[in-house]
Amino acid sequence: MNILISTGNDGVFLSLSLGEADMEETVFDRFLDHKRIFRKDKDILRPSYIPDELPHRQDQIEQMASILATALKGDRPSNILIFGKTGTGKTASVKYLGKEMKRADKALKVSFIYMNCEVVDTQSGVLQNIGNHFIDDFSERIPFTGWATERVYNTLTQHIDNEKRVIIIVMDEIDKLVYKSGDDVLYHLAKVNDDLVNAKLSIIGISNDLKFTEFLDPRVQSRLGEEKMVFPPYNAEQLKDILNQRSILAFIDGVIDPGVIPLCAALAAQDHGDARRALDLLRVAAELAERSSDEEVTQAHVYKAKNKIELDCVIEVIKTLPTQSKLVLMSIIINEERDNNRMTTGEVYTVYKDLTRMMGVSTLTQRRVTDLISELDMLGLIHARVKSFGRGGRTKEIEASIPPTEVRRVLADDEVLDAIRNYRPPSQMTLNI
DNA sequence: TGTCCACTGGAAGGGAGGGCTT
DNA sequence: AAGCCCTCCCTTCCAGTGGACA
Repeated sequence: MNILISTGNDGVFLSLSLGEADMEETVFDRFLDHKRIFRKDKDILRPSYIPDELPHRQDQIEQMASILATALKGDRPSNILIFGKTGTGKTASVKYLGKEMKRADKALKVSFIYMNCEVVDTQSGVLQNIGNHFIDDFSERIPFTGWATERVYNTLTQHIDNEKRVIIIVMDEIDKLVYKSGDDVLYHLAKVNDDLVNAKLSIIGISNDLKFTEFLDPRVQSRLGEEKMVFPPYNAEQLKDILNQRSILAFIDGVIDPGVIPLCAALAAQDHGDARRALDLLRVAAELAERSSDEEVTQAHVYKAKNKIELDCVIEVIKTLPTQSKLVLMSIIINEERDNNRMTTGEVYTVYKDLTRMMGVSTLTQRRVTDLISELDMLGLIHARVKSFGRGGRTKEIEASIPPTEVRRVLADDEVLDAIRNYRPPSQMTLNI
C-alpha cells in the first residue's frame, strides 16, 4: 500500500493507493456488502421532495390553480392565506403549483418566489430577499443590512417594475414574521401594487397558526386574506397512501414488512396527521435496518426510529443553544438532581449565578434569565408555568422535560462548560458532568 | 378585605457589530 | 473617517399579578 502524506495551507492531506495484494477486507465492507434496502435516491422520503402527484390534496391544488391561473394571462391573482397544521401538505402543494406554473408559463412572465419566514424574519430581510431576485448585477444587490427600509422598498419596486410581469411571493410560516417583526412589511407588500405600473404582485401566505391574523392591521388583514384555505390533517388511511406512493419509488421490492407502513401512518396520525413525521419515521426505520445489515424493515425498526428521532431532535437543540442558555438549562438540571423537581425562577437564578462566577462569564440579570427560561420552555426542553404561591409570591414553577442524564451527556461534550464540571451546589452534593 | 411576596413581562433604550454612503 | 441604518442582545424601570395570610 502506498501512503502519501502532504501538508498544504489548509491542513494535512492523506492519500492511499492500494495495490492488488492490498484488496483485503476494509472497515466499510460490512456496510456495503449486504442486501440493499433503498433504491438510488433516499431523498424521495424527505418532506422536501415534491412528487409528480400529491395524494389527497387534489381539491386544494385545483382550488389554488383556479386562483393562480389568472397570472398566466398577465393579471394579478388574489392573495391567498393557507392554514393547516405541520405536515398537512401546505408547502408541498404550493411548491408543486410553482413547478406546474413554470411548465405552463410559456411567455416566462410569472416569477414564483418562495421564502421561509422562519429564516427571513425581518422587515428589510423580506424586501431584500424579493428585490435581489430581480437584480442580476451583484454590485447592485441590496445588502443584508445598512439600508433604510424606505430605500430598500424603493429599490425593490423600481427593479420589479422595469418590465411587465406577475410576481407570486410565497411566504411560508408567515406567522413567525408577524410575531417577530410586526406587520409593517406585509402592509408594504399588500399596497405595493399601488406603486407599480408594469408589474403585478400577489402573496401566498402559509401559516400553521389560525390566530395570527388577529395581530394584523385590518387593512393588511383584508388585502392579504382575499382568499383563504384550510388544509385538514391527514387521517391514517391517507397517510398510508402517501407512504405507499413514496415507498414504491424509494425501496427495493419486498424489503418492507407489510406492518411497517400502517404503523408509521398510525403513529403519525396520532401526532395530528403529520405526513412529515410519517415520512421521517419510515426513512429512519429503513436507515436503521440498513445500518444493522438487516434484510427487511420491520415494526421494531419503526419503534427504534421513533425513539431516535425524538432524542436526536432534543440533542440537536441543546447542542446549538448559546452558552448562557446552556447555563440556565444546567442550573435547572442541577436543581432537579438535588431532588428539587419543581423549582422557582429565584432558585434557578441562584445556581445560575454560581455557575457564571465559576466560569468567569458575565452574569445576566434575572429579567434576562426569565426570558431565557421562557425560550427553553418554548423549545420543549423544560416545562415552566406561572404560579402564585400566595405570600410566597408569584413566579414560574419550572421542571425539566428531559432526563438530566441526557442533558448532561450532551453538555459533557461542550468544552466551554469545562469549568463547571465539578460544581458543588451550596447544599452538599458533588456533581460530575 | 387589604397586604404582601416574588416575581412576570411590557416598554424604552443602550451598545456592539455589520454594512453602506458621503 | 464619520455618519447612518438595521439587527441582536441585553439592562433598567416599573406596573401588574394571584393567592396565602392576617
